[in-house]
Amino acid sequence: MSARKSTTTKTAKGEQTKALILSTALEMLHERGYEATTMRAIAKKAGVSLGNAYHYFGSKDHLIQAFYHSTHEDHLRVSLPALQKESSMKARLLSVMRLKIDTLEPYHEFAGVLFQTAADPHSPLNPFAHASAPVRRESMKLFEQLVEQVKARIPNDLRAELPYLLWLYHMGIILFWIHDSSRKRARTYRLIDQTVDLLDKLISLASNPLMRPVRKKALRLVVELREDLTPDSNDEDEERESGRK
Amino acid sequence: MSARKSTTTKTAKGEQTKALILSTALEMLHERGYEATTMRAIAKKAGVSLGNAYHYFGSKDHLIQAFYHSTHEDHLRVSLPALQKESSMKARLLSVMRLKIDTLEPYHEFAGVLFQTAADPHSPLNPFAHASAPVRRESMKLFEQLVEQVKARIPNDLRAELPYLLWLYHMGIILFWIHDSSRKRARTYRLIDQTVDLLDKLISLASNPLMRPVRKKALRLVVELREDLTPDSNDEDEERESGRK
DNA sequence: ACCCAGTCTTGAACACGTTCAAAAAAACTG
DNA sequence: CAGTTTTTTTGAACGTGTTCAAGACTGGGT
Repeated sequence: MSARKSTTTKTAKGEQTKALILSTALEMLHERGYEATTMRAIAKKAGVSLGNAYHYFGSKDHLIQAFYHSTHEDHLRVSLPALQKESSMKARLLSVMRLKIDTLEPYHEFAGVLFQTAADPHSPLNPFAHASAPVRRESMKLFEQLVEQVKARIPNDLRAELPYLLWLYHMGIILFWIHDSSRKRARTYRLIDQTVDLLDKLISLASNPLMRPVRKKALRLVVELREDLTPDSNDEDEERESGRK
Repeated sequence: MSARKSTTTKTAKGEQTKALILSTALEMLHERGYEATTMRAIAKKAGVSLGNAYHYFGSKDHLIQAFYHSTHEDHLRVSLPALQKESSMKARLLSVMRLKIDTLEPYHEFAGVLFQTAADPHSPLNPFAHASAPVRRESMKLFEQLVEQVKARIPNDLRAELPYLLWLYHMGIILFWIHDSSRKRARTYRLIDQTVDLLDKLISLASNPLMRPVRKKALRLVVELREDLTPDSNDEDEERESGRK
């Protein structure tokens, strides 16, 4: 699988075709899973040629990225109302995390494949890559909102980095979830409950004035390492070659 | 890529062929990278047929797993002497981690692909899967040795889980390293230096009697979640279907 | 010496993701 | 409307990982 730029449509007709292909792909992904959703099958079901699908989506990965985005929007849709109801850090984080897993659950079966393509640093799909910056930023925005309206006293330096740290945490949970084969993903939910509790305690602890030196040091590291991962406002989503087949 | 059982050889001749294919593959992987190392190319260079390669290695992934194992052995070879020289937790961990990256460095270019296949829970290659239990256990053994001879007073409950936790930590560093495009992997080395320092402090902190309740709670969670990931002594390395392609 | 049951080896065949040159259709220009 | 450029669409072709039925070989038993 190599990555190609997906052409932007220039025509109403093109727009329509692109949307058709995308919705067909999403539906198929949902109903038949990753394996059965071949580019040929998508094209056939959508009634277009194979090459046409590649005209609008440079690779199968691009289609998957669209899928990502779609689940993120689902998550957002259910998370925002939930955030209205909760005010404490702990409750807010717990809600968001549980809802994330709820949202993802229907796709657990082939989620591994998602993460698989996402793990390759050369793939435009990987969550740290340039190309997925828009999705990532949107995703982080949720955690910004989560933190913003929390009134607990959290040192500013920590508060500034918290959204990023929580986003990272949430990626870790997803990674665990992918490997979780327990019934109804009970282990993942349990992990969330426990780690949210722990995180809450940890944040309190880190907010303690006594902890200031350690906190400063840790945060300095976080900031430094985050910097070139999130160039803050560079929006050019340049494409890269995918490393794998 | 789907997974097939790799046949165990029954004959001296078979053994020889298998070894030939493996060494050819390893050499090619090293010299030409992942992309260029196709099953056909390996077979051709080794002077065997394509089907023959598949007889001994059920899939390309199996060959890659062999590669993994080979780098682990390299790491071990340089780590053990280093451990002789150091006695403090911090110094030992620092050595092992830096040597790990040193060992992996020649393969950075296509390491993403490695992790990519490793991220799929269905792939026998993923580090948490049943099939890779032997390699994983060997890998953890290094961290057991690392912890064992440290004389600092660390509570027993923590000490028991430390090898596993450090192994997890080391996986995280590798994940970072894969995405690290800085010159000579400077960021990764810096991350190691800083996090090792932090971990050392954290372990001291966690060893404090005042922290006992939090520590107990955290460790209980770790133990619970680790349990079915590492069935402790189940050695049957049953194969699974690979999810991707 | 012969045969037989494994074992090893082969190469054609399959489906896949991807590429590309060229045809068809649409949009634009004078 | 005719001519031209741009966009969309097509389908054959390539190389890949993988499968499989069938042939070649090997070692033991008779």
